[in-house]
Amino acid sequence: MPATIKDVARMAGCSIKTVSRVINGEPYVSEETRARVQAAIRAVGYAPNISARRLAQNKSFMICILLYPGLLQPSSAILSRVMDIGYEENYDILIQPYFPTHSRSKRKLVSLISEQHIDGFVTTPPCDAEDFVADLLGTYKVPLVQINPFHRSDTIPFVAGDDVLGARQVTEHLLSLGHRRIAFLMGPRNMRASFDRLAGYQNALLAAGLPIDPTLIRDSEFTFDGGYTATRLLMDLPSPPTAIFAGNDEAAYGVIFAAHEIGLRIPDQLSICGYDDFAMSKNIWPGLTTVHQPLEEMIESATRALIRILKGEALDSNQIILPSALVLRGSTAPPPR
Amino acid sequence: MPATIKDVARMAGCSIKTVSRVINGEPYVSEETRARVQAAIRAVGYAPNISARRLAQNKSFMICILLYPGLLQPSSAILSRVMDIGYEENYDILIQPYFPTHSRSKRKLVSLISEQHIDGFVTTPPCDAEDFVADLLGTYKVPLVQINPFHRSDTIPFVAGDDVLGARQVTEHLLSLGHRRIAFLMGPRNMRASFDRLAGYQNALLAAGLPIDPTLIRDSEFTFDGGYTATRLLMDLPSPPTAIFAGNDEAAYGVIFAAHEIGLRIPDQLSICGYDDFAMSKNIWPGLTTVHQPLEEMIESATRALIRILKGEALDSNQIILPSALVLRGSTAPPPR
DNA sequence: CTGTTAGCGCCTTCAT
DNA sequence: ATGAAGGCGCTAACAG
Repeated sequence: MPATIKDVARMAGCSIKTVSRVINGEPYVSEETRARVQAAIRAVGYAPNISARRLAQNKSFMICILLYPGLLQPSSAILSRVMDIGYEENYDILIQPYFPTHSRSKRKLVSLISEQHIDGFVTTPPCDAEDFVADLLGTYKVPLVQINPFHRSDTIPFVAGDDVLGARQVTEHLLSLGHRRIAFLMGPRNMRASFDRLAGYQNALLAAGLPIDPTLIRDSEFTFDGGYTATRLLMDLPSPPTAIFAGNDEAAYGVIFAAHEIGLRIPDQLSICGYDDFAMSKNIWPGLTTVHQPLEEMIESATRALIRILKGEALDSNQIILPSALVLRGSTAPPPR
Repeated sequence: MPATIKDVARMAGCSIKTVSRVINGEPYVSEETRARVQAAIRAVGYAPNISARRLAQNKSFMICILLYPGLLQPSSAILSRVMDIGYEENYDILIQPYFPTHSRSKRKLVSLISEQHIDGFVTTPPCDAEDFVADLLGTYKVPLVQINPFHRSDTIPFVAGDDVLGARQVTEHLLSLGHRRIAFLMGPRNMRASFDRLAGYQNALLAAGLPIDPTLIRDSEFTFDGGYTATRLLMDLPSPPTAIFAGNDEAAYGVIFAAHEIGLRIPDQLSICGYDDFAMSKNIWPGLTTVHQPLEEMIESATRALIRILKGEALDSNQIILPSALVLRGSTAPPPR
C-alpha cells in the first residue's frame, strides 16, 4: 500500500495542494514549507501515482513510435537513446510494431489513441504509407512527427535524409572507379526511399551521359532474399553488371552472399554498395561501402520535435533534413581488367 | 471530448454500472439491455478510458520487458510477437532498456514500479545480474519471470535453454570432424550462458579424453570486437587452433572477419562456430554453424507465464527449459590436411 | 437483473 | 502563501 499525497500532507502538516505544488515545482510555496514537504515525501517514500495524474490531466505522458518490424532493425542502441530522452523529459516511450494494411495493427493504434490517450506519435517507414495513420491522428488531433515519410507534407513535421543525393554519390563513386554497367536494386513501393534512391542512381548516370538500362534495375524489397535473387538473375545476364548498388544494406547482404556462392571475388570481380549503414555493414566481410543514414539522430530528432510540440513550443522548421555521408569500405573497387 | 461511460448510460437509458458490466463482459445483464448498451456504445463512439480504469483498479495492465541494448538484438520480429500476445491478453508491453549497475536504469525501474505500477516484469540477460532487480521487485511484490537468469531460483519462474548441452554438441561436432585444437571464446561474467557454454565445451573435451588448454580459452564478451581481437591473438600462437567456437554468434562474426583479414579460408583453413543463431548467421558468408536458441519462444513463453501469474493462474512448473538445436552450415569442415 | 454510493489519487478553481 | 471543494472516468461494494 504505497503512500499517497494525503499521507505526505498529514506528515508535513499542510494541505494536499501544497504537496502537489512542491511535487510539480510550482511557485507560491515558502522555502521552509517546501523543505518540510520534501522531508515528508522522503520519510514516507512517496511516489506520485501516474494513473491518477493522467486521469486528472487527461494526458498520458506517453509517446509512441510506430515501427515496422523486419525493416529498420531498431538496433536497440537507438531505442536506448530514445528512452533516455523520454527519461529526461518525463515521457514514457512506447515502441509499437505496426504493419500497414494489417487490421490488428490498426485496431491497436485506435486503442492507443482512444483508450490510452497517447499524447503523440512518431512514424517510421513504411508505417506512414497508408493515409490511415495520418488521417486517424488528424481527426483525433494527436500530434505526429514522421521519419522519411512517403509524402512530405507542409503541415506534418518530418525528419528525413537526402536519399536522392546519397544514392547519387554512391553511383558517382562507382562511376569514378570505372564501372559502366551498374545494377540498381529497387526497394518496396511503399517507401519513399525506394524512389528517391532510384532517382539518385538515374541522375548520376544521366549526368555522366550514360544510358539507363532497365534490365539492370531489379526489385529487392530491401530484403536479403530480394538482394540474393536479384543477383542470381543479374549475373546470369548475357552481359552482367560489374557493380551492384543494392538499394539498402540488407539487400546488399543478399548480394554478397549470392556473389560468394557464385564464386565471384568481392570487390575484384564484383563491386557492391548498400545504403543505410546498418551496424552489421562494417562487420561483414568485406566491409560494405554504403551511405550512412543517421538513423539514431533521426529518431532522436523526431522524438525531440514531438516533445517540443507537446509542450507547446514552436519548431524552427517543419522539415528537418539530416545529412548523410558516403562510407567507403572494402566492397568496391575498379571493375575487372 | 470523447464520450464517457455516462454518455453511453444516458443514451442507453440505464445506469453507468450496467454499462460497465457490458464493457467488462460481466454476467447479470439481460440480453436486450446488453444489446441496447452495445448499440449506444457504437452510436457515441465510446472507448473506455484506461487511465481511469487503472486508477480505480490500482493496476496498470502493463508488463515490462527489461532488455540490455547491444546484446540479444531483439530482432523486432520478436517484439512484434510479444506485442501480439499483449494484444490478445489486453496487456500493454513496455520494452525498457536496462543496463545493470547503471543508476539511471535503476531509477527508471523504480519509477516504473512505484509510479506506473507496472503489473509484472520479464528480465533478459544480463539484466538479472545484480540482485537489485529481483530484490526491488521482491519488496514491491511485483511478479517477475526471468529468461536465462544468472542464478536459477526455486521461487522465481524462469525460461531457459540448455547451454551446457548446446555447447557440448558444438564441440562434439568439431571433434567429430577431426579437430583437436579447438579454441573457446568466453562471454561476459554477468551472464550464465558464458559459464554454461564453457562447461559444455570442457565437458566434451574431457569426455573425448582431451586436455583443456587454457591458452585456447579467451574472452570475447559476446561482441564483434571481442571475437576479432581474440582471433588475431589466437592465430598468432605458435600452434594456433584449427577451429574456434566463438561462444555466441556476434563474437563469431568478429572471428570470421579476422579470419578473412588474415587470409584464412573458411572453413578449409579454420572452422568457426557460434551460438544463438541470430538472424544474420544464415546470411553471412559462409553460413555460420551455430546452436539455435529459441529466443522468440523463450520471450513468448516468459510473457505468457507472467500473464498467467497476473491472472492468478498456476504455472505447470517454475522452470521452463526449451530445447536448442545444433544448426550445421558452411563454416565448419575437417581441419587442414 | 439493475442501480446507488463511495472512492481511486491527483489536479484545478476559487477562496482565504 | 495556503487550503477547501469538486471532479477526471471508472469500478467495487452493497442495496434493491
